[in-house]
Amino acid sequence: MNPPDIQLKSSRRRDAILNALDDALRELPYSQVTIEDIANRAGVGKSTIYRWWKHKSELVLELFKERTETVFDFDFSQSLTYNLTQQLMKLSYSLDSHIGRALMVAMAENRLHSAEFFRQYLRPRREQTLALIHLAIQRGEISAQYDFELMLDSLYAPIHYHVVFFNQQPTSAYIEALVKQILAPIQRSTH
Amino acid sequence: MNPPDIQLKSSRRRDAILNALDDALRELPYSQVTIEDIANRAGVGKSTIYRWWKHKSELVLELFKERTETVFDFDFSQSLTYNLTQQLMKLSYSLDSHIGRALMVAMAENRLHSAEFFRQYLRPRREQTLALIHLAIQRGEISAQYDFELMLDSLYAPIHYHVVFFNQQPTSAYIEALVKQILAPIQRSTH
Amino acid sequence: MNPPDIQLKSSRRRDAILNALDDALRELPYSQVTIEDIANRAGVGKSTIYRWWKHKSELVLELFKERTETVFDFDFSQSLTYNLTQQLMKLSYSLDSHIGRALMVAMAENRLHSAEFFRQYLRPRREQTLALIHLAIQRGEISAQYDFELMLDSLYAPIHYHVVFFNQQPTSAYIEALVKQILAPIQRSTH
Amino acid sequence: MNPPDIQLKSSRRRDAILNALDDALRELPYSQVTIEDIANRAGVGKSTIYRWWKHKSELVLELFKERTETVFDFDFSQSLTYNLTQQLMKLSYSLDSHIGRALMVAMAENRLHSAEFFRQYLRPRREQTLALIHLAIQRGEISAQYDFELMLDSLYAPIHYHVVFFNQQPTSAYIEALVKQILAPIQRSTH
DNA sequence: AGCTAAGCGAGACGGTACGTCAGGTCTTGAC
DNA sequence: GTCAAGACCTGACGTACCGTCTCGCTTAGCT
Repeated sequence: MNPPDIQLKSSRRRDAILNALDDALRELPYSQVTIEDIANRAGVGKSTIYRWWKHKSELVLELFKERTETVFDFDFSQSLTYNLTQQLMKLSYSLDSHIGRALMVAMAENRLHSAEFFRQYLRPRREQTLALIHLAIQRGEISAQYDFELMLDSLYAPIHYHVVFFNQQPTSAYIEALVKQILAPIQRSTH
Repeated sequence: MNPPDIQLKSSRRRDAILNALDDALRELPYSQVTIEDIANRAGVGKSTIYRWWKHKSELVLELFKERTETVFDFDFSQSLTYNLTQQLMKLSYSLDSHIGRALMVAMAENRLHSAEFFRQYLRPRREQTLALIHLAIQRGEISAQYDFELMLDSLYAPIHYHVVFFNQQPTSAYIEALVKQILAPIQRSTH
Repeated sequence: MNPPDIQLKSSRRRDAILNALDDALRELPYSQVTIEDIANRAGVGKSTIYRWWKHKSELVLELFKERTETVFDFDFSQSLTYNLTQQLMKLSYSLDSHIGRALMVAMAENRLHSAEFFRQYLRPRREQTLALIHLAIQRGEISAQYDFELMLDSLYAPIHYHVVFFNQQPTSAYIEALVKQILAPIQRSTH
Repeated sequence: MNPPDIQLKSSRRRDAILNALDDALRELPYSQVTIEDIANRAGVGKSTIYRWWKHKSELVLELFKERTETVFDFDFSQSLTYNLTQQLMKLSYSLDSHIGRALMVAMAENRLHSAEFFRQYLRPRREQTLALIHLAIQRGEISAQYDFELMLDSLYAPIHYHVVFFNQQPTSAYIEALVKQILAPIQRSTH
């Protein structure tokens, strides 16, 4: 059943639906975007959407994934500090967008969805980041002894926090300070 | 409008309504709790609720405030580390409760509400915490030069993050490590 | 609970809804009239209709009853033949109307509804007609020995049959012939 | 279009579809039997059904015709009374069956279909019955002067009426009484 | 103690969106 | 080349809540 699933959902219809959702979220907040509205904008029947996605939140997650594919990409030729700063800036931008905000509402509304989001999306990206960190250790940029999971939380959490409670993405100065603060304890002097 | 507001909302009716919401949230997630349900549980007409609260989210915020009054209280005779650790633990517990989760959904669903929540609730608590920090500086526990706003974010954000994405409150070990990590750069040796 | 029921359903809203159904049935066949359409025409919410009537068919039955109240009335000063002929003509007219046709569809679609219709509506009218017959017997118009139930079927059934299968109400000549034929065996000579 | 029609519709596919409808109607009332259900039961694509039949009602009519072919057959060696009684009994049985009830719903739902049914099915059968009546006249069983169309209505209509409104087929006693009553005025004494 | 205006419960109301379902059309892949 | 399988668009269904409203009935608080 996998091939037809891929076949059909990756058709032009899938794109039309995701684009429709994108458009709708530009105009209205997540809670006011209805499945019916999305269907109409996509020129698609409501049941076509329900056939492939159980909830509006799944649609949002899929849209977010697709539109933020490159957010977590690293440039391994650059330093850890640079990479983390860049990534957090792109993440800030993504979360503060119409899609990112919708995603956060969707995640908040349903524990299972947020768990799924973490498992499917955030965890793999954390793994990548951990890989980058290990590379930095090998390169001698940072020291090896540290609670890196806590470190990741300390990097990512404030970004979400800012977007949700301060209602805006953090400034680049803030992000730079954040990265600097978190990396300071393990940073090797770069004389 | 203030006197009657206080008069009426502080009556047994107000309590009945908040208790009804509390009960309802124990059984159902925020999104599935309806105003009608709350009214029935409280033995109260729907319009009585709408008379005093515009949105379900306001009700939740009020309930959260009432039930977490002591969460941010400090014991100024104790050390900064101790106070922060205790506070974050109580915060973790509160956020991971049925009420805390409801609050976070309510905040996510509406930017204005989350801004309001920050202004009304979080900011004052941050001020208190800053006061505690300044006390610690005077006491010589920590050094004075620091971006304390960033520090506060770094303390509070991971707690929210854990509850939302890990679907559980952080362990006390985690919180201790977090506080230790954040305070390390400014901690004076306590010989 | 009876008074409020009567109170509310006999309000101007009830009339608006029945009138809306009446209007709709003039334009569209029963199966194409939707509850939503009725609600819109009546300037009423869909749920108001569902609150009082379980099915579209109940609405139609109620409308039919209201609009055919006088169909079965007799003029006891007139002869049996006259009364039956008049009644069958009015019945023909009622059944061949937009409302009557809708009623017959509604009855056909659901055995329980047709049984209910018979019990609530047709049977009482048959009782009246039987009373008329007994009066005619006392008056000496007809003889007493007869299977009057069969007689009633023989009178009413062809009317329905004509409307359904011939797609038109029977002519007055037809009705007169029908009554004459059915009454002939028991008619006393009217010298 | 006629040859392929005959060709294909008389194939095993046609039988499979009609049998599937038959089966389905045994389990569910007409309104709840869907084309999709029929197609699945028949192991046939939905479009195969739509290719040959425009509406569910046409399918039902075709099924009814096929399964009631002998209902109107006469035994010309027997009396008119006998033949009519037998025919009405078979008709009662047919109409009260799952297929007959489905047919009546289908007819009620659409005026054109009921007119078509009358033209295609009932009228030819009435012709046959009229032929039988003329034979009886020739045989001297009955007198010639009569409104035989009205007579046919008086015979057939009460059968439909009983099935629809009394929710059951008439008893054989009822049918015998009916035939007797209708024939009485023109019956020649059979001393 | 009685009067009167408010607050109140109850729940009907006009709406909106839901998620399901069946109708009828169109596409695809296997045989 | 035919046809089953089933995706698809459409539109009605009946439900659930929304937030507003009207209606009598408490029930204080003032006379």
